Amino acid sequence: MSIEALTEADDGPRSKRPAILAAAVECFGEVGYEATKWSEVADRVGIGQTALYHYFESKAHCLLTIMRLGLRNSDAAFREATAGAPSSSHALRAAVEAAYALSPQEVQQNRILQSNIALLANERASRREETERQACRELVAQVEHNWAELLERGMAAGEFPRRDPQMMARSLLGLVVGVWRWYRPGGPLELRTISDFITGCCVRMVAGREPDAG
Amino acid sequence: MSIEALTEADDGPRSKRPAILAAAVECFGEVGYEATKWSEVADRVGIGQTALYHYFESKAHCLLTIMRLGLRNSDAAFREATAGAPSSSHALRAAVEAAYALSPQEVQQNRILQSNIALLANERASRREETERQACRELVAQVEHNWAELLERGMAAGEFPRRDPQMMARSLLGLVVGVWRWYRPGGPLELRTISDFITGCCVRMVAGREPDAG
DNA sequence: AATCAAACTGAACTCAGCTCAGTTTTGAGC
DNA sequence: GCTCAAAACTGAGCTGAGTTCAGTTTGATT
Repeated sequence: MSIEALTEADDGPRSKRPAILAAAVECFGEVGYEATKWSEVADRVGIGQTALYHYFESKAHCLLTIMRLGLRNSDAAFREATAGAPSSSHALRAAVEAAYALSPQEVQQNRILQSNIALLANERASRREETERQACRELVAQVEHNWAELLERGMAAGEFPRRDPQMMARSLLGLVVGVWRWYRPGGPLELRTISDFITGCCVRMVAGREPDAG
Repeated sequence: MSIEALTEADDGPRSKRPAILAAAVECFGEVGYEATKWSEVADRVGIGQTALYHYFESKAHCLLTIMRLGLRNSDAAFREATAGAPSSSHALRAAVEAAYALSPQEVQQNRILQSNIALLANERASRREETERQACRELVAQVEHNWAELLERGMAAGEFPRRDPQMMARSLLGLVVGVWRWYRPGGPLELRTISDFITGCCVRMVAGREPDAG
């Protein structure tokens, strides 16, 4: 299991933060945030329950951190994938493919993000949780902005028909991340197959002209 | 607030079940399932906390009931909307439009369904909860089947290019229900505007031919 | 060895969800 | 009007996951 997707700069060498996050991703991904016992996470890491509070203010704080890191990775992956694209159509394809170029652990992380996105709507009582929440909201806005900007460029270049870029960005994102609701690693469908299929859908949605009503 | 979307045949005239469900929809929709106190629901209905257990086995049982009724309504709306459609293209448009022809309360209900869909993945400990979960899963499968069948008909008739109907059905559903993640009644965008936009996206996705790479 | 911060622990607290044992309300049938 | 059963409801108390606290251990540095 790759640990770097859950590591941050300010983690010391003795820190169990990444290990806790990895264990929490497993638990939250398998049985859901609410159903996982916080103590189960501690057991998997091999520490007492109270040691968790050395690293996280609460179970929710841990979840919000997982979500923020997932969003951070999505943002970075988008930028890297679309950086040198020769056209907006190529950039669009690259962006969708990048969204599915993930390890099983990162898939879990994305499912968790998707399942608990509603958590970002309401204010949090504690300061550290609220800080993470705000960071998540900004990253969500950033990711939406990335897609909207790609679309705007394509429309300006005449590659894509003119349509509301923000709504289109949100629709694309809904289509792309909606997959995490039903995809399971090891299931009947390969991620590669899904990626190709969704890429086609996105391209038709964005670049396609309205066919005549039949 | 319409109450019929939350009523069932076996509710007697004195039953507060629909009222509890309506209050729960408000609470769960506003602050989320986890953050709402079960006692807050009781307060809104005007009964003691323990009276809730006369109608529901648990808070989760109430949530699962809300989800099942939402799915039941979606299934019914799809059938009604597509029943007399002269072509698969018309049926597709009608199905998408029907998915957005909802009262604000039903919008909340759909948001709740969407937010807690992961709850359906894992078995429930108690029998009544498990029964509701199974019913939800069957309805989800039914709704997916409805869409897939519509697509298959259109492909057989030559209206839509041949593509995997199940994946396409799931993609359409992801696109359609993804809206509930960001749409809020009273927000800047009218539901009618969103409905038209998403309808266009769906039609291009399903009926559109792959444009040449640009 | 002394020191200090990071890492950790066991016991106890909190409070939302829930159980239980019993009471009140309602409507149908005499 | 009275009886009775079922539905509707209640207050007191239990339960357990999340959390706090006061103190201990570990390990790198000097």
